[in-house]
Amino acid sequence: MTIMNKNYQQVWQTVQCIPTGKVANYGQVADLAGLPGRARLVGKALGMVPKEGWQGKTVPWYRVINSQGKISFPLGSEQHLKQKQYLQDEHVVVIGNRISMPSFQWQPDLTDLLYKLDF
DNA sequence: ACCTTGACGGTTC
DNA sequence: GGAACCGCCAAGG
Repeated sequence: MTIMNKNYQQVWQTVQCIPTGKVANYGQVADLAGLPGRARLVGKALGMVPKEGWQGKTVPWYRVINSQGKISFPLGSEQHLKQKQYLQDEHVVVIGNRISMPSFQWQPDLTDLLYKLDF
């Protein structure tokens, strides 16, 4: 990996904090990563996650969905199916293309975050 | 340097 | 619900 944007690293690190069985939306990740209003950037960053992971840890990109509680990849696409399966493997209930946000959205503990994120 | 393209989101009809 | 619009900004052409 050559020169990687700091914003991306912050996004990856934030995504690594999403616990198993929970999901977050793009805007939420952007806010937590200190990039308010830049949800699209989160999408970009996730598309560039190093396959090996980041700083020795994997980046659970599949735990990020859109604000409507849906997987953002086109229905029926390879990536959509893969993301859905990963989520279901973690017992996140996906009905059709919908995930119940009240039930599965990550509610981060702020003090815990402060401890984990170094920015 | 300009234009287009996104794994987006909120506002408004 | 859903669709149209606009704001957002890094990459790649």
